[in-house]
Amino acid sequence: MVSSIAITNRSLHDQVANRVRDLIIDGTLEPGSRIDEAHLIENLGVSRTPFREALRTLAAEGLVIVRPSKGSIVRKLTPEDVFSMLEVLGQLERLAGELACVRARDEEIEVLVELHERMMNFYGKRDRMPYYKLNQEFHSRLAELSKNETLKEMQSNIQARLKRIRYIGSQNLDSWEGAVADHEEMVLALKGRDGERLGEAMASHLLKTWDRVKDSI
Amino acid sequence: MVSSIAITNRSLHDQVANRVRDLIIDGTLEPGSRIDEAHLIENLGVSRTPFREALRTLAAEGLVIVRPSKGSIVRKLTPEDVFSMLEVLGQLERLAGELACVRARDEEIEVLVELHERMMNFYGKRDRMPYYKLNQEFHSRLAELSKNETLKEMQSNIQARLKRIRYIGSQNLDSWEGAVADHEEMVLALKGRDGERLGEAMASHLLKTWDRVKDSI
DNA sequence: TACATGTATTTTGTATACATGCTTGAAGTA
DNA sequence: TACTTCAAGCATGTATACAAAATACATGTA
Repeated sequence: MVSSIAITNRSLHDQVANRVRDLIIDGTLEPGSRIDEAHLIENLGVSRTPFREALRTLAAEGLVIVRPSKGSIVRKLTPEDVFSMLEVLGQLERLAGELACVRARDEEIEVLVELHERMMNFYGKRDRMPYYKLNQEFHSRLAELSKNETLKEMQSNIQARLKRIRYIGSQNLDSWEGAVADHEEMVLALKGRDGERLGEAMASHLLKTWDRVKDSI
Repeated sequence: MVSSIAITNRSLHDQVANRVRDLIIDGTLEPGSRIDEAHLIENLGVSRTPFREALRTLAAEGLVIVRPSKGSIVRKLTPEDVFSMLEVLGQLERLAGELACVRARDEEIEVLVELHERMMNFYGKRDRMPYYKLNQEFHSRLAELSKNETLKEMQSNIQARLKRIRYIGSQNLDSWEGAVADHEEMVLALKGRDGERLGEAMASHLLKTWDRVKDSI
């Protein structure tokens, strides 16, 4: 079943956690629905112990909720949840932007700029999926440039929780255009190493994201 | 990163997780040391399954590190770790301060001011332990006043990771005096609902915290 | 018919047994 | 003496069995 020869060193829990995380993010496991332990176990070809340990991990990450003696459900985000996450994410990325401008090396910035250009290319072709993926990567990479591990970790956690909703929310063409404009501004600020401007751009980008996604919750 | 809803913590995993978390924070389980599964299990009177699930939770919270097939260790924070956490915490509490000034009700602010006065009372008596506890509570309460669940959750997570180090770092009398001054400033800003000023005070307070604790890592 | 109560079935929670992979230390060789 | 190799013991990882709880269902009564 699980025939990935790649990294056998990783424990089963981790593999299961990653697998289930993906299932949640891509929507196979619907928000609010109960997680059928027996069924998933069979599909994954593992026993209950590693599966349940994986569930605990995902619970700590905020992707699932375990109700004692009543099973686990995929966490369903309320509009309040999403808003609060974007508010925090905006503040985190503001910091990331500020720090990146101070701490990143020229080559690192160059890489990001290049990534941005590829994104724009896909935007030109209205090719949504690869754009979306590069977009995620852009934000992750920027967090990396802050050289702050904690920041990176928290950003990635919130991003994971929101991934699904943001994907759905990106279907609207008008809002896509707005997001692209935001990104142009970010890259300009980054090129000029203008931390304050970049931080401002990041925060405002995520605030606007609320408008773009709020109707699809 | 603990679930926000959590009504009845009566499942064994949760009890174990809470218990072990305390053991780590109060230093019974030393940073860097291996976690002796067999020994702890016996002490706690539980079997391996719930214990290991609890470990996974703590791992996701960043308090322990599980090395596949090599056991788990209590995470030992490097100076870089601590600095990055304080940097992020500062940014989070800056937001908390700004939001609290906008969203908190008068009575809520009043409660916090009163808590502050009790703190100052303990400072007057140089009674460190109760001061320390009220201090933790002050910051948690302020995060609550932001009315942002995600913010509260993230703040509490980082606070837990740093708890032990901050306690040790608070032993110096001079730095205590500095912290007290910071708090006076915060309360003034809060009373005047001056969000920007409060945010600034929070962030700078945590930046200074680095100076206060860096030598005790 | 509607409701309550008791029983059966399913699902979750915990313990334990088994498998696998590290670690350690002793023996042998250079 | 120092280094390598290999085996035994032990800690960790996984599977399964058992216990407890919750849900669903059916039967009986008002």
